[in-house]
Amino acid sequence: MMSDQVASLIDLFVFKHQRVLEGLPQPTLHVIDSCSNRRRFQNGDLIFKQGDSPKGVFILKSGLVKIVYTSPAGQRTLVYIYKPGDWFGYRQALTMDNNQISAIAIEKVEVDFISNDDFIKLIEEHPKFSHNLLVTLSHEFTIWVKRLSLFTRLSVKTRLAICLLILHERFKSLGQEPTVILFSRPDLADFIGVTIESTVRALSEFKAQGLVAVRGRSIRIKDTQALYDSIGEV
Amino acid sequence: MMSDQVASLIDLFVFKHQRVLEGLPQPTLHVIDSCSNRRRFQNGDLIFKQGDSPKGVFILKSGLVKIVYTSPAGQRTLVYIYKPGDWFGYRQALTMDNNQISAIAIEKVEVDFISNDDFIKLIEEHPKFSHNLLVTLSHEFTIWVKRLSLFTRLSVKTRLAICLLILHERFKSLGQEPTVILFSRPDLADFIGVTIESTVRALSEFKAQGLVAVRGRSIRIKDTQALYDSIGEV
DNA sequence: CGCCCGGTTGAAGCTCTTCAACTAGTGTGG
DNA sequence: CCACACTAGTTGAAGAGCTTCAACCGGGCG
Repeated sequence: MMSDQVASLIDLFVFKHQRVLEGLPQPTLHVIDSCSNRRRFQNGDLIFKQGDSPKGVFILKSGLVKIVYTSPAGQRTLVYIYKPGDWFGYRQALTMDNNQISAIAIEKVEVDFISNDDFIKLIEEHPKFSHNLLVTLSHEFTIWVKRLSLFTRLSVKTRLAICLLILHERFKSLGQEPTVILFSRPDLADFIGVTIESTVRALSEFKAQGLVAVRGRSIRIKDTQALYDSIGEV
Repeated sequence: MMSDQVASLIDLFVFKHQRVLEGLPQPTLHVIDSCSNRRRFQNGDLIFKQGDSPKGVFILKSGLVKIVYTSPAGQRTLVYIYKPGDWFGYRQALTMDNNQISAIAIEKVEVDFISNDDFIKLIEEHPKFSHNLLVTLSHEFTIWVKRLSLFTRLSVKTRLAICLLILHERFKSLGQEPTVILFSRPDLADFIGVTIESTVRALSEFKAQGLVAVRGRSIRIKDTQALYDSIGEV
């Protein structure tokens, strides 16, 4: 169970991709279905790579996908975590610029893949689909503004707490009970935007306060509300 | 004159809104023209306010517009600066969520205003326009990723330098010679995401190094390439 | 005239990073 | 199968960088 407070905090930072298929006419759904084909990846597999040309669009069916940006200086940023139901890769398919980011599988991943050509055809021939995408992309803007302000002037502890709550919600969708966050320290550090050491220290504090249980790279939040309460006003 | 290096750095952080009107058929351009009406604002005027319901879409004709987000805890973030040719407010018009941000005029501002209803009609009846908006929004994603990584783990001096170069490009479009950045310290601090004092100190260093000339809130970059060179690899 | 806000500077302190060392897993090749 | 190499995880100590608090100047406005 997740409290309203926690749920609405998370809402500030995650995309609402249910909207992509919302209210689509049956023929459109059928076309989407018929032009997509299933692909599978193992934990750690590269789904697409920064610098490559975009191949098409992915609809995540099971598992999680992390999006990573590496700056010219080699600085890694973990930009986003997709969960089942989310669409990704469609921005590159639209602009046809080379990928600015890499997509990497977390756990076993299944996706439905739609090629660039099919996707563009979908947009051109199905106005309601195109409109849904516009609304979805617009909503994502709001998320980025919040994310930016999260990264700015919030303490490492606060950022870690928020990131853990987001990860909890993401990993929850994998369906295991109890929900366990399986995430390496380097990934966690790149997600909250600090060094590994700072991440470890902040995590140890949460451990000492009894807010989380840690064993290796598996992190379990004992009480989401208590973790939320430790944040203070954002 | 701006060097290629400086120009391509700035390209990483600014939207390309020329694409919105690119290749539109004459009738579409005509409809856009006929449903928009001119509005004027003075320096500091609120064009729309965080929390209000969206009224419509704005096409910036002259002056600059700053987009500000204020967190529940009162933390301000200067999210973006629009320049002539840019469109803004269309994301809210699409989602119809209340504004998450405020838009404030810098200098004398002229905009063309299109009401929500007219805008939605435009999208529904002009597929090429709708497609252009999709591409434009997709491109903006790239900008946000870069912006996020800029805010993460770069020093205040580096962030200030980049922000000054961005502001220089924005203010340049106002057409004054020489290009002068008219920007208060609090705004500058909210833009780079640090305290006012840190901003002032970093700016003083640039002043001491002869990279910028400062008089009150007017900042002139003496040599954009030299300022760029002071950054090091990003 | 006094007040408030913007701009600036100094000093103190805290937060986060850096560097270094050590332990614990994990996979590879002899 | 074990030696080893490599990465992940953890902790400590030192120090850089940024914030906070405080004080001061100056200009615009009621």
